[in-house]
Amino acid sequence: MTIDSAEVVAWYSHARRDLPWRGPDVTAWQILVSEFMLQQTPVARVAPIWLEWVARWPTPSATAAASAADVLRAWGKLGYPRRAKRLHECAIAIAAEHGDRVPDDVEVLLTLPGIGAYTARAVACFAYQQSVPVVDTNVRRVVARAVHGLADAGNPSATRDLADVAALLPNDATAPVFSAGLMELGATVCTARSPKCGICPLRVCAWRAAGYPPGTGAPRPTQRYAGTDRQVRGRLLDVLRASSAPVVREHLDVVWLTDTAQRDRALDSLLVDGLVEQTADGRFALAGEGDDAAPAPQGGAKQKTDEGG
DNA sequence: AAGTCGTGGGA
DNA sequence: TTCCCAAGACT
Repeated sequence: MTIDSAEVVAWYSHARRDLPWRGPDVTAWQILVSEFMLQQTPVARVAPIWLEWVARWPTPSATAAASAADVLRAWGKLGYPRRAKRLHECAIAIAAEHGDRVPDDVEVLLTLPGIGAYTARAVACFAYQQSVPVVDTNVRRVVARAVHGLADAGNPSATRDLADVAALLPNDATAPVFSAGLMELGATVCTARSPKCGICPLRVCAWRAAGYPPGTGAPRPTQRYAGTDRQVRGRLLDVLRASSAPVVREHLDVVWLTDTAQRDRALDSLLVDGLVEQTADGRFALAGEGDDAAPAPQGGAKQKTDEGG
């Protein structure tokens, strides 16, 4: 079974949410910023941060000129701070190696930090109107149901998922809108829990035709958070974000008293990830704290900015 | 290639 | 309260 792209396009034209990164004057870089932020993070939490972010750092070079510490602070508690670091690294690479312009080629985009199979195609499609399959968790679910008649998408398979969606793409200029619509359908109607089949625009759905069979009952093991290294890392970063000056070890130790080995492991992993740095006197700070600008890409002398202070 | 990486809102 | 999970990427 297939999906009628015209139905999706028509539905999207009136049902699309008015998200800030869908505005007419949003640049490719700003769309890319939204994609970084939306990786594993709900729209409602991204929107306010994105608005502040693009007003402060509207271009790759502006972002690249910021310190990693300032980027991590602006990211705040959006989740997965490694994404913020990769966004910063991505900005530096685009500013230095791509003329401060977001590449429009999927293969080139894939070489940039933090950009994977989904984000590369999302940028090519949403920022440059290319007819490329865009496969995220929403699209995989819609295809699993409407095309394959299954309650849930199976394990991700890059080549198979891309082929599935490529086969659905209309062979005309509506392809990018169709891709946006397919994602939107999964995000707002064909949702993981309690899908709103009553208002679904699709006239034909294999899952409905089959009588809405339930999932196979072998869900992936749910990821805990409480008590994990991630929680400890989050607390350590909380302390570092709040302080512009480096903090002593004892100031970090108090955030996790129950398991000192775990606390040490978490702090070490933050150092390994390059999110935290240790000063010469042994204190700890957000990476790049105090930098006026990012390091020069070719290892040259650091370029000081010329702002008064 | 299964595990890891944050966080908070809704069911 | 607990559990699920939200526009993934990387190793």
